[in-house]
Amino acid sequence: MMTARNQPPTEEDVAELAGVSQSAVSRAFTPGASVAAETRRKILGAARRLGYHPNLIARSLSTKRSNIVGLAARSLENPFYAQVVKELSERLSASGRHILLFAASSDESAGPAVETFLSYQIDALVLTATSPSKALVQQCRKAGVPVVLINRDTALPGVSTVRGENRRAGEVVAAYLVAGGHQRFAFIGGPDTSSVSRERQAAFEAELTRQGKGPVVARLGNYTFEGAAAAARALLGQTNRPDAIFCASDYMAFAALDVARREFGLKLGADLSVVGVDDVAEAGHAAYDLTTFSQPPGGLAEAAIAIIDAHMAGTGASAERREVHGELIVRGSARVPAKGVVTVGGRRTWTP
Amino acid sequence: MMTARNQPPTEEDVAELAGVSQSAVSRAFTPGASVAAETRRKILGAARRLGYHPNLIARSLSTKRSNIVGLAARSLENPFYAQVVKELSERLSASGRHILLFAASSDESAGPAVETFLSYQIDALVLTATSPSKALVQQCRKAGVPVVLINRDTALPGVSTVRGENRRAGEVVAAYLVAGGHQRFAFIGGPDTSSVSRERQAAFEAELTRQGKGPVVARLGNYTFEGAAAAARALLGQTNRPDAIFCASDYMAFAALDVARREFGLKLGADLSVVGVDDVAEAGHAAYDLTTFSQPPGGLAEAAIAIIDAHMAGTGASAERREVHGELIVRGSARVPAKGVVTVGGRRTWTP
DNA sequence: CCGGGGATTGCATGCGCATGCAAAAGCCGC
DNA sequence: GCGGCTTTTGCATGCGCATGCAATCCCCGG
Repeated sequence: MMTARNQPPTEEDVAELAGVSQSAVSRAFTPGASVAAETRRKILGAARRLGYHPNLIARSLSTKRSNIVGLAARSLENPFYAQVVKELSERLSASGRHILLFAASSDESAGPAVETFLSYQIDALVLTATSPSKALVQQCRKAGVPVVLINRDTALPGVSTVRGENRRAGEVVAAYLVAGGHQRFAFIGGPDTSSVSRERQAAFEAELTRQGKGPVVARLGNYTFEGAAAAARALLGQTNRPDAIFCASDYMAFAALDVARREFGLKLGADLSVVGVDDVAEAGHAAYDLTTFSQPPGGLAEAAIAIIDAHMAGTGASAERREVHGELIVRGSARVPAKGVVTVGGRRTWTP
Repeated sequence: MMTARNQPPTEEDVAELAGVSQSAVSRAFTPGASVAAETRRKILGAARRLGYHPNLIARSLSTKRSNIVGLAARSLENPFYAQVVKELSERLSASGRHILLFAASSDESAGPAVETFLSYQIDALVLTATSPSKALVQQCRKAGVPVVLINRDTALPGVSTVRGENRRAGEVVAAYLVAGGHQRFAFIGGPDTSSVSRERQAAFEAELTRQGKGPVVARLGNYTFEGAAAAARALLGQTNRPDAIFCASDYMAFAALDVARREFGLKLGADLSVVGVDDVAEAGHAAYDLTTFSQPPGGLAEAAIAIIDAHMAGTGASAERREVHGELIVRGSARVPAKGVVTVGGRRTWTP
């Protein structure tokens, strides 16, 4: 009645079939171990015949290394982070590692739920769009698990970060908008707990001030679509509305574009300019055609993995801070300055 | 010099501090085990003081159940699947399970890379937008691991599937477009390996035929943005272009909208109607305002988990096929029929 | 043909936890 | 206050694999 389900074969089974010891089998599957070529061949043959695959759980228990990276991913509905997850996954699986995923809901800080990750003996912990709790960081330190934040910052010690060029983003966008002849500036940011957003805003305002422009009217969009839409609604509804809005993410910029066009009938690039940050795929689609400061997800993923690898190799400081290069991608959502635009391989970019 | 990193505490450590045996500690952490309330209190206290957390790897080795669900997710760049992943993650972590993620690249069938999943003793395997290889399915069967496909179908035995109402989607959309007075119909589908796409197409054509309409010009968009854009370009470029396009996914519909508006200057809902399937969040955004047949990601996730749970409980057949209810969401990308539109709680829907 | 040294191999043990079984402890009614 | 029972506890063992150490084996030069 029951489906006869034999347990999967173990090294012992393989050993018996191959006429060797269990440890020999183990060595045959351990790169660099001492096994005669002939023996190994026999063992692999037996393994194939039995359909044997090493039990990674058991291996992890022995080696205390799981080849698993914990990933606490918030904001998966934002295509930028979906892309980051994808890039991380592809790169990690290329080096034989896997991702234990926790798609955090909208809570601000990754708390208890993520702590169970540590119970899985993860080799590293990556957080996107979230900050870890202090307790979590301490536990990771104690367990020797490196923590890497992507696109967030923290004052907690021992935590590495990977970010885009936030300061430069703010400066370049400011310069771009000034060069485009704008006069009234606004900013739609993340929550004020996001230092990344604050950094972009500060640099944006500083550059405007330096050029004798300003002030900047700022609103919080909390990195959500609805939040940004509400912010845009408020900004555009006021008398003497802004003619340029810098959004701390493409995702929020999309919301702003929607509101500007549908609710206010504005023509982008003429009546109003909107600039984002990230350069997600959608930014290049005709529906948005968004001018934005890029922040390549592949680069972020690569940097995060580099930090992890350095840590595991024993090299590297306890915490690193990396920045990934970006640039201003010129499209149609913001008025284009008379000069400075360069086209290279189909990409239009701009530098001050 | 080296950071003094003590190994994390084990049950043995806790046992010593609490003055009990290791097995008592184990029981204290096992729901339903036989432990005196007083003893348990002592143990939990000691555990807290040591910062003890059960080692789930070791537990898995013993119990042969890892509480890990393998997830091979393709098309993460499509917001629909990003959402499915998120929904799965939230529901699974609510029941103390986690996701081992593999973000497949663009390969059609989930092959060897996913096989290493089995080495982690996963309790179940979920695939989105991919079909498993025959070998993979066989291995899963042997290991007693249930396989669930989301939004795909397969002829392989022992594989469960969760899908939207594909047939009804095709029929309702056809009826809707006919009711809207359209004359020349087109379809942009996934790859022909996708039976889901074929099902939608078949039902779409059947209903049109039934109503004396047709034929349908079909093109493959392969579920990619670029592919769908090319398909739309070809369809709209021909003489006597279609006045209604049914796309097998919202993501492809977005591409079609982009092309129609930017390259052909068409006005959606007037010159041309486009209808998608999925009802992703972006479909409701002003930039697209897409009429679409819904396929709720939360419902898909829930159904998938229900199948897994049934399997693990020993109940349920070896393979189930579930369908998740959807409906036609009326928005602006397609001409609206004179009658049949109902507004409930801000949602406009239509039924024949 | 013998000894030495490096390459292989097997043995024994441990990783941290779960669990069947037996011993110990607490409980009841009479 | 005692026998019989139910709980509670500890003991011993196993999950599948890695690895230090010792035993073998093989290959050469002398």
